[in-house]
Amino acid sequence: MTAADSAERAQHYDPRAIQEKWQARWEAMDLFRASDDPADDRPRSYVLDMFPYPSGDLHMGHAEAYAVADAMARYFFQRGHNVLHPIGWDAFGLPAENAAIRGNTHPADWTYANIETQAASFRRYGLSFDWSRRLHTCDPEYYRWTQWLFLRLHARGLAYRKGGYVNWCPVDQTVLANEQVISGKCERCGSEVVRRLLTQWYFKITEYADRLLADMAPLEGRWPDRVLLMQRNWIGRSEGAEVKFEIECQDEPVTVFTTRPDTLYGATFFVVAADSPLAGELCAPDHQAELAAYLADVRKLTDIERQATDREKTGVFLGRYAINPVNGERIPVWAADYVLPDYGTGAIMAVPAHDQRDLDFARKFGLPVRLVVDTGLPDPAETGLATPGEGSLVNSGPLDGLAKHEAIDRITSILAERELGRAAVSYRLRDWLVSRQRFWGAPIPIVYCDGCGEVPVPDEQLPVVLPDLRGQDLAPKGASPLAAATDWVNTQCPKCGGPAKRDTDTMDTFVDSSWYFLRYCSPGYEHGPFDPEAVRRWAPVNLYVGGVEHAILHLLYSRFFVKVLQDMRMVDFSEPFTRLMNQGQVINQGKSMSKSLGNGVDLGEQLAAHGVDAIRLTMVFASPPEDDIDWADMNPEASVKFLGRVSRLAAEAGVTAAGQSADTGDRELRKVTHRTIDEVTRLVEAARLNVAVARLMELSSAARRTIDSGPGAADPAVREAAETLTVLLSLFAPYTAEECWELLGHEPSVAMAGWPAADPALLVQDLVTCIVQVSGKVRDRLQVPPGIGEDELRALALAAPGVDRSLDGRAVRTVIVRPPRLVNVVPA
RNA sequence: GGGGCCGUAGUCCAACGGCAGAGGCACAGGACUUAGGAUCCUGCCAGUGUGGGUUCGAAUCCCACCGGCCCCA
Repeated sequence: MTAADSAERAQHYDPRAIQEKWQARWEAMDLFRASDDPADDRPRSYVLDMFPYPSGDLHMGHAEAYAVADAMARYFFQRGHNVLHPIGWDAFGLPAENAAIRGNTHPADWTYANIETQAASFRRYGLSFDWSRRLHTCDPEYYRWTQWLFLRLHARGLAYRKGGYVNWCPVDQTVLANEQVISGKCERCGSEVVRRLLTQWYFKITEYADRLLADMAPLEGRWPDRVLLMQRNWIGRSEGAEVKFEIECQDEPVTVFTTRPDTLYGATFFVVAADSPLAGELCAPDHQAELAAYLADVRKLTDIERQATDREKTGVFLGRYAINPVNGERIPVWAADYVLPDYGTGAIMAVPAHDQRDLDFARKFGLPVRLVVDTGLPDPAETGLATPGEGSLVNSGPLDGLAKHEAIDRITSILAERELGRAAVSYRLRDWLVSRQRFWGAPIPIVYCDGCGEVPVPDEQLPVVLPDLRGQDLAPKGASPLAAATDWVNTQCPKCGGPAKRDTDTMDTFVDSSWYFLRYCSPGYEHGPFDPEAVRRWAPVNLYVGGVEHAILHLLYSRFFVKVLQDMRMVDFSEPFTRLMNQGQVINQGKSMSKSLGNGVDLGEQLAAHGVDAIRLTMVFASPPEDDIDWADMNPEASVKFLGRVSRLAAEAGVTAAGQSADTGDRELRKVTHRTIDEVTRLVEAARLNVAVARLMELSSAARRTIDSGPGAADPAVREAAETLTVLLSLFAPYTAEECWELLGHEPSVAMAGWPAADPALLVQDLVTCIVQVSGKVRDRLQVPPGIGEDELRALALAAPGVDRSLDGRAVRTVIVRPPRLVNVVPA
């Protein structure tokens, strides 16, 4: 092409034209297919974005997350790594089902249509995906293995059924896991969750509580601190003791867990959760009616109301007494709603002097308050303020005079000696409830036979494929829609061949997403959920990018799955994601985008107005990746201008032949170029993409100055700068970079250009500015060689005129010398 | 109530304990132009939420308070 053509093309930066041109060519080139060839000795990198739910087209939030992860993936690719950067869809879930009910269709129709829409948008967005590994969790070929994993957990005793109170969402008509209840509301639809007594399937994640905690240590510094903190809080390990209390007229003692066994002598009453089965068992016959009436009131409360600390305490006396094991004291047994049935054993010893909730309760019902830890604070019985802090024990027999922690140790060993209790650890974490009374999920592969009971579906009968239900068949009725598909439900017992019925629940979709990152390693594998060889090759994921909203749910579950698989010897690592990045949200005018606020910004419109690259660049330049971006503060046209500038630069530099040495070029520009390489490399490694983009802008300005102010566009340093800029920019604006690469006379693709190396000789500066302070204030500057010695620099600084002037005859007390950048003279 | 994070120009954001400003937007001016809403150049504004402390030196470390956000109650 001629120089005039180039100039013409670059003069009118036309994102739409270059997008169309390169999208087609890239697809033909199939650049980003990860290689499974064992002979491929490039370093491997597994970069993963949390896969999307196909709820419609991609939105602004996707645009940010995928721009960030793609920049990182392209960086490793440019560095010559064999990069695995796959894409798939988290495709089971309620919205599809609700859409099917509304439209009288099958959830699959809506789901796959949306997937195609999103796939097309992803392609337009220019992401470096390996499309050959695409998966959908709703494909039978995928959920076959979700079911298979369920059965493995079942075989290990980690999937089990139990009855109990569960969280029920009255709108979605299904149970929810604890993790899906946010402040007493359904995380999906926001309606108030109610408690229901149901028999459901659980995964025994609590058995892994300690490992889930311990294995976080190596993630320190590689995962965001707040995510680690949230997981620790969620698991909620607390140390204390179990204490057995005999109950009058009861054969079996009741065990309570307490973190404060030292206050045992201060227990003045005993409380059981009103809605735990224990309450009914402990209740004296002549108090049953009161309990029943109270229970009816409790049932009406939502969890939020129930747990609000400022609410008046309620409860009923059960007509029974418990015996304090250390002093034989009779203490009344009450039922109350401030004790939760699933914390510890659903019963507590109440020590009103040192626990605020117990104190509130005691004051309400006139129960005694006995101080057993002298904290030096006023008497809780009078102030109404419990004293939970440190102090020394009183009124506590053998514990008197001990400090809190000594007393805890002492009482724990006393209890253990007398077999009245023992040291114990309690967790906030509950087992993961995985049954869902909905259709669009993986069926639980269990059948129930009158003769054989609960029977796992044999592996060779997997997948248990969903029956063909649609439209009104799926309408919520409080029971799983699958139950109505009688042909499907009625089956043969795999053990005895007799008549049996299938489990009619489906699995929580978080089960699907707990292992998908392993499936990507060998997406077509037919002998198991994944090829162990392929997983050894790629996993664990080197860099995982996604929103902080999954800080506990998905990330905790995936960690649990990997530990189970490790115990099964199917993987040889214990953590799925070695590095985690949380990208922020894209908001508008200070608020998250929503239909009701009418502040939504349509990604498609943004892309049409400014072009893909400008939007991608704006996303990464706006702020540190983990911070929210307020779109109202952004101006994508600024990115358009910058991309136009780079294009013109490439067009001008492209008039000279490619491949020449830059040695003879303008040295100042070369230094900027190589410093940019050095800095951008470090910045991208640290995922500080916004700063990296700023460095690219500086390089672009420097190259422009060189062209306009002397050396001109033909200077080989200008070409070097333009080529460097193009390759670095390819992480963020791949279309523009590809176009520039062509303008510079290179064959596509710029993605294969390789990451430039900074020449160390061009990184050293001949002279650096040393600031000279007097009393910490800048009084002079010196130009010194970077290798200057301390003594020499001190002498130079003391002789500096600014120092002399500022000292004004005062003597010097100390001189702090930090060569080569700083000297601080401290006068006497 | 407990725990955590964050407050830097009009604005989005930079700054190994060492010159508060790298970059962008906005704004103002200039050049080029028939024109500019294109392009190029130049300029502008804060002393880092407040008050203490540590230090030769604090945006950075420590404490308290104010404001905003997140998690758990």
